[in-house]
Amino acid sequence: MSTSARSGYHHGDLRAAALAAAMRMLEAGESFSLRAVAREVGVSAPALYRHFTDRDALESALATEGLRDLLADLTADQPTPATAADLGELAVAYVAFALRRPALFRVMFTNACDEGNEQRVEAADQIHQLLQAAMQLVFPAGDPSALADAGWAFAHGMANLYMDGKLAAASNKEVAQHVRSAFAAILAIRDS
Amino acid sequence: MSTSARSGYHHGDLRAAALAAAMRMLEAGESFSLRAVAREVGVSAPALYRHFTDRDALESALATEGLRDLLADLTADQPTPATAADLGELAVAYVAFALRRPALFRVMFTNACDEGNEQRVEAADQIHQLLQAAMQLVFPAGDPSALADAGWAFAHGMANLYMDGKLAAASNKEVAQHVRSAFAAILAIRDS
DNA sequence: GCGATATGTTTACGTCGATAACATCGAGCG
DNA sequence: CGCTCGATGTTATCGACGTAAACATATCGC
Repeated sequence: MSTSARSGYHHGDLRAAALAAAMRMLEAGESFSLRAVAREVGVSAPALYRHFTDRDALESALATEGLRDLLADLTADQPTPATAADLGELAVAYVAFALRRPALFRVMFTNACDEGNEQRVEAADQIHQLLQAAMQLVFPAGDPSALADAGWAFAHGMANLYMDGKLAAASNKEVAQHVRSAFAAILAIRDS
Repeated sequence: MSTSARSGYHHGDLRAAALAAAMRMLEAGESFSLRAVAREVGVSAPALYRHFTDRDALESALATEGLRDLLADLTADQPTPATAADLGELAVAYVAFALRRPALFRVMFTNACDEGNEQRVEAADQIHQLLQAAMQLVFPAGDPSALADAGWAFAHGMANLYMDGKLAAASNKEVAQHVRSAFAAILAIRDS
């Protein structure tokens, strides 16, 4: 609906329409195929090759969008996390994103194309920087880079383990509580 | 070589041969397909359906093997980790496994089949228990379950981020050092 | 207006997972 | 010993996929 389908032959803005359709399918849980996207948009499959060199390129574009959305989610609640509790909520938001849009999340991190897609690298960097800045605020005495990696790994691991059913929870709220508990357990180490 | 190929018609022990071939391909970096496995073993593709209900069942069997191998790796160096440093090496071993056998690691955790495969659930549980016991030894005052989840998430996240190129390192030794640094940074929080 | 260029289409190839129908072997019973 | 039956292979086939080639059409610069 967002983009037009002008003449009978040419589409108008196929690239955007294809991305939108693919994103919608990904979120609807339909495992997407190039052909399915083409079908959805009402165009022949090879037409997509005018706008994406191959399937991976389409995925890469989706991944870029996803990374931006993730960043937006992370900064929405706490623009600049400054307390340990804020950090915990950052992890909660990260895992919640993964569980709300699992297929997209998978594409974001599994799809190869690291070089090549400059916007995507930038989006990923911004997430990393957000984390690093937060760590610096919360733990000024610590190594911010190492802490950022550790925190990212924690959240990313939680996200993957829950997505893949290796950790179980009845509801998304329960997942959030588990993430909080695990995070709290780490902080409580200082009492040992 | 491990299993025989008796008569011209019947294979002898196709199930084992198929698993071995699939595992070898997975570790060689060849993305494996049911048909490719059949080709490798010298048998027609549908023959495999006599031994695996579908592709996922084959993957599930590989995953079970992989989980056992991972557990063996984790317990090889430190049978019962008792110090914080031991925990760090556990994480290092976990990530090293993922980077040494990435395709297998992916199958182990991405492949669905959680119920159904009892041996596999058991293998996963043993890893979880190993972690929990270690946490109890190292941090007797902490919540062992929450700490085990947190530690697993940390190691699993590191593994995935390095596998997917989201964290970069020149060599596997460098990866190990990064994991150690990140782990140390967490422990150093108590000094903040 | 007209031709180059961008953007579609049809057709086709090879691969994949999966099913159905048929072939062959080995074990156990007469 | 010979026959049948069940386990385990085979061939033939289907529909879906990614992708390339050759062809068609619409749009834009002159």
